[in-house]
Amino acid sequence: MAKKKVSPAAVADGKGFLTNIAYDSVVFGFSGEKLKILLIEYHNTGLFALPGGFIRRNENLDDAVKLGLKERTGIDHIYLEQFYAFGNTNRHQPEIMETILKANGYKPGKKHWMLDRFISIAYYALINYNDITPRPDAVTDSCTWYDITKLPALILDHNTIIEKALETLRTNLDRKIVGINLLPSKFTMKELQQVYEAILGEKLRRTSFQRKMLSLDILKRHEKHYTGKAHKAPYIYSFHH
Amino acid sequence: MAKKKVSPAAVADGKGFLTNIAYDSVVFGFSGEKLKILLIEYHNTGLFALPGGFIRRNENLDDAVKLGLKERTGIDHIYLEQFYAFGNTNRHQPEIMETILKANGYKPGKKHWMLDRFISIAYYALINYNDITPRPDAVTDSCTWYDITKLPALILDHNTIIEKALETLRTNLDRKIVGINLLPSKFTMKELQQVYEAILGEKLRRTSFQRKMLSLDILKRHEKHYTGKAHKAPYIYSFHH
DNA sequence: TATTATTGTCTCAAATTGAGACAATAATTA
DNA sequence: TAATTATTGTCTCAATTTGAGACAATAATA
Repeated sequence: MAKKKVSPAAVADGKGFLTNIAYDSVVFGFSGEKLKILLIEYHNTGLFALPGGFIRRNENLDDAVKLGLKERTGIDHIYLEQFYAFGNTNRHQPEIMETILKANGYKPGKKHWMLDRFISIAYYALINYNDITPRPDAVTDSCTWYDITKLPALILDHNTIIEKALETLRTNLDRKIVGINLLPSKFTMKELQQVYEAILGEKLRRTSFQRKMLSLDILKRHEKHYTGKAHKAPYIYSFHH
Repeated sequence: MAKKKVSPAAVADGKGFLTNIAYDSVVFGFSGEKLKILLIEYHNTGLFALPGGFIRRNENLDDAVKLGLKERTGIDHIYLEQFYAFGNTNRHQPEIMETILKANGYKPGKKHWMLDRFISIAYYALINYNDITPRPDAVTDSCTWYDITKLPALILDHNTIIEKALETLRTNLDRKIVGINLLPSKFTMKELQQVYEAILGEKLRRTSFQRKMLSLDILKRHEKHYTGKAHKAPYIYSFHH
């Protein structure tokens, strides 16, 4: 649980949603050579969290997450991977949810549905940083990018969720094509390498990286790109097809 | 959802459990050079399913799965990995659950909690085939091993769940140590290779496999094992530590 | 004692990766 | 106009890993 894209009426009774189950999403973006993720901050609380929500009774789990992210980022076809379900009892801290609800003008009774225990199914998304303008909503002060190495303390187990997302992203790096979703459609080899370095958290050897990427046969080479800098201009690439 | 380790009283109201959420487990064992999994069959229905259950309101998700498997296999410290949560709406087929309940003497009303929609969090387990004697229970005709290449049709999306479990197990094969859980504590190199071949579904090169395994420095070599066969006797190995 | 079916190790080739050399080249500077 | 600078693209050579097979060692059997 976390930020809920839920109408005021739905907050009251929660009738349209599955109970005890929520989702959270770790949205990765790449900018200024750094990997970043989207965090929300609740009104008048100083509490930070991952964007998340609930699942409607007649809605596929995947669709709930897609829809939630579309509302928040404006992007329609987001690259999503489910990576883990978090279900420890110690993630049930009704005080926190109560604080958030009260700070937003609700007066939740002891049995308010949002104060119940939730198991959260976590997804990560990869998006092109420049494609979106994050949108806060009624309950949220802000929805902004944070450098992955400079995260604030988050509510519940959300820092752990991010850890696990990164770990999964790293192991997926050589089995799924990752750059295509984090970069604009055209990019230089250097930019692609920076994406890999930001995800792995370590420097890679330039020549080996270039040789490896070219050997995979997934890149299409385009005209040169004149940066205006006083040195040889790099080629521009896009992903094949 | 699937087989539920649930007392008759609990079946009636389901009060002690989280709603809309269940788990299923894919229990892998290795015997006769083949990879097998545990399936249950419901009384008087001819319906096959994965063993599963529900999560108590004050119980960690992981603990619920461990406990359920302990009841069914008798093993205390089972190797478990969570691999995916299945949440499509088309896995909600109350007719099937109704059939199972009726065949077991229950008369579920339209709003019986087990007829509701469930999102299932799936785990796979690796166990030593010879350590256990699968136990059927009140609702179950049988709980037995099936060769992974000869599975019957299962209820709901359980065949898909097994597919995904196998896929995950394959990608984990070179990042986690798998043989240790599927074999007895002492084994030959040939047996270890057969485990890998059964999981990958393909033959491996004997000499390369042996060289690779020895180079990992995870095996301890013991005395020779005289099989009684008319050829050189193999060494016996165990996992280090 | 020869035969048989494996097992353990070694060798050589092929493929992949690490590490660096070096020429090519846009813009800036002299 | 020519030298300078900071990259970029490619090549080479060594080290490592993997593929493929040769071959000697060896328990039981004939």
